[in-house]
Amino acid sequence: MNTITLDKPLNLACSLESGQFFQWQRYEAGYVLQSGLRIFYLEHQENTLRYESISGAIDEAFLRSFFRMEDDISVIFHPWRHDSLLMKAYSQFEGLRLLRQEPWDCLVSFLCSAASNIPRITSNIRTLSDRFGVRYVQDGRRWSTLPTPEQLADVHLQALYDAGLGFRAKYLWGIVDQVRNGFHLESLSALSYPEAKTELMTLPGVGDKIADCVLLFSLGKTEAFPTDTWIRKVLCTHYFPNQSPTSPHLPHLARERFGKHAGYAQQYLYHWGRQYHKC
DNA sequence: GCTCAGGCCATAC
DNA sequence: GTATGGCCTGAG
Repeated sequence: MNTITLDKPLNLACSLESGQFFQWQRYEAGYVLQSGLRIFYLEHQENTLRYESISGAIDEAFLRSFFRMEDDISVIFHPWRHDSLLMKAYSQFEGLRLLRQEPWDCLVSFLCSAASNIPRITSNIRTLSDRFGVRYVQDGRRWSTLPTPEQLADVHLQALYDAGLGFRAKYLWGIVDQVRNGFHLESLSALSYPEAKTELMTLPGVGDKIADCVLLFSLGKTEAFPTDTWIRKVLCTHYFPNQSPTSPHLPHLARERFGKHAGYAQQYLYHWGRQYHKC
């Protein structure tokens, strides 16, 4: 087991369980995570993070990048110091960090999220991994990676339906085809937020919301503000009382209000909203 | 049975 | 531009 000494707050439970990431399972005193080809165990104690690889190379640099340890959340929240709701969420969820996920994994995860819920998304990801990914066994437990576009290339559309994806199956099918024909997800991080978003939205099944999730959680666009029905309720209750929760202007209004780190505001408000409305 | 869910897309005003 | 229904499926 290896150890990292943390110089900034990290709340592992909040960060993993706040609906931005679905490739984790509680295990022993910590979690097993999967990201791309990597599978690894994490355990958090005070200011240290203990880690061990199950597959793939895990080192301090990777983990610092994965947890965006370069972000100083106290600095990011400074402009919002007079926003009582954000400050409440900030103190309650201290150490909740945005993650830097694998873009492909993130895209598949949020494609599955359409008209769905967290238990079902998690189940979809696990089924895809168990059936089409790479499996590893350690200490009698089986782990598997989410299949890459190459590993899905020969999978029949019907098999995606059978994995429980429903109407999302044909979207994943179409996206696999586009990625294999040259659509390069990783290179979108070099584009501006609006350019990258326009590109992402050319993919089947990827609209405004899913594009913002991929941009925020994997491509480093912290100005993205994924606006789902939970956040819509929070926004209309606390910030834009003249807007309807169905208003298509809400994502833009939120980005204008919260600025270049709007995504952090989103994640804290989202977690706040979930906590107080249900789940 | 029925409704609803963290959305997209086509269609219709 | 705004609103509606269909799409898969499982849970309540």
